[in-house]
Amino acid sequence: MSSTSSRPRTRKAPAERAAEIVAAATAIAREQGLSALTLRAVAVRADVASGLVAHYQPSMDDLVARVYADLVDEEVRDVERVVGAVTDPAARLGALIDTLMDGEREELTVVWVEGWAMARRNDALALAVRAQMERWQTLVESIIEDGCRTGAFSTTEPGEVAWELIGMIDGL
Amino acid sequence: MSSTSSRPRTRKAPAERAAEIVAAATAIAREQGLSALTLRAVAVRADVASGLVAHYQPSMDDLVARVYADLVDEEVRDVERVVGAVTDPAARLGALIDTLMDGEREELTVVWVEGWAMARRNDALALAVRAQMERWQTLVESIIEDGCRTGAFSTTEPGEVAWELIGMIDGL
DNA sequence: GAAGTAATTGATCTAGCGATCAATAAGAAA
DNA sequence: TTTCTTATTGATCGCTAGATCAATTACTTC
Repeated sequence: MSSTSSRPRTRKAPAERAAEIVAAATAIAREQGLSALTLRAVAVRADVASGLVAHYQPSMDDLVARVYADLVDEEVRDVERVVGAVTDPAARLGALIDTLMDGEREELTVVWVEGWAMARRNDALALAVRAQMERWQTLVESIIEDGCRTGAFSTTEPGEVAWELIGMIDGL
Repeated sequence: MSSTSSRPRTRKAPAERAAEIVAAATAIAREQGLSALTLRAVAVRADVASGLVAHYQPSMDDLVARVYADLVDEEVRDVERVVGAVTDPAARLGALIDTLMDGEREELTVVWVEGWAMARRNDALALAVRAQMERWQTLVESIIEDGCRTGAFSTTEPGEVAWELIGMIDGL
């Protein structure tokens, strides 16, 4: 049988343990969505007592928001890297759309959608969702602005167009 | 003070009471989303004991699925009516997009998103979500097919295009 | 008016949630 | 080794969820 009896305690530096707990939470969110992020589930995943999770993360709402921000941040950076490898604005937009729809990001769709839904009951999460939305908007808008400068695109409102593009890509 | 003491029971025909309960649930979902659909919340709204809700709706999962289906069904019919008032395929598509984005449907966005998210843990709801998606797809596809016949549109895969259109509109 | 049917109530059960905290023990300091 | 700090445990609290059911009572039937 598996370790039913209490295994010996392993004592770690607070920073390390805190990181482990966030990592465990992030892994759960990635695999099962934000709604699976419960105090006890994180404790099991990190192989610690539930009280320790609460010790390092006094508010589950905050942890959910943190994990959401981390996951989306990672994705934004990833996309920025892909897009940064291209210079031509039109090609950039194409690369952006391609990488966002290549199917490897389906896992994160649950996080996006659940994040949006849960934000209605979690202020910290609502803040994170809004912040990450703006990051996307900024990224897309800058590409469009570049395109306008080089003459590849033409619009008087890059910001608006950026929002619409994001919406469409999200929908698809 | 409000009716703290037990008010006299009102006994109704099962069909009528059942309808009232579904109506109460639908109202809650419309105003606060599917996640607010709890046994007790419905009971309060319908002004009955919690046990009565459970009596007419033995499974809350099923009730959630039912309410979701009802709400989306209503919306589809509404859109069909609007679209049906126009004959030209291109104008139809325009009317469809216009009515879907006129802001009056924002209330239902929560239902859409929560439905999608909750479907992962509610089989009956998952079924309803899939069914309603197909209704949308059929509606849009038929418009596109009409357009292809009259020469207004040209695509070899109306079905695919329909899905993409739905995705974009959802995103926006 | 009495009897019977069944719609309705509300307490109760189990389960899971976040949060709290006294008790414990691992590892550093002396 | 002994002492002391503090990371860690696990039981526990209060709450909310869906589900269950014996008791109640409104209404129909005879």
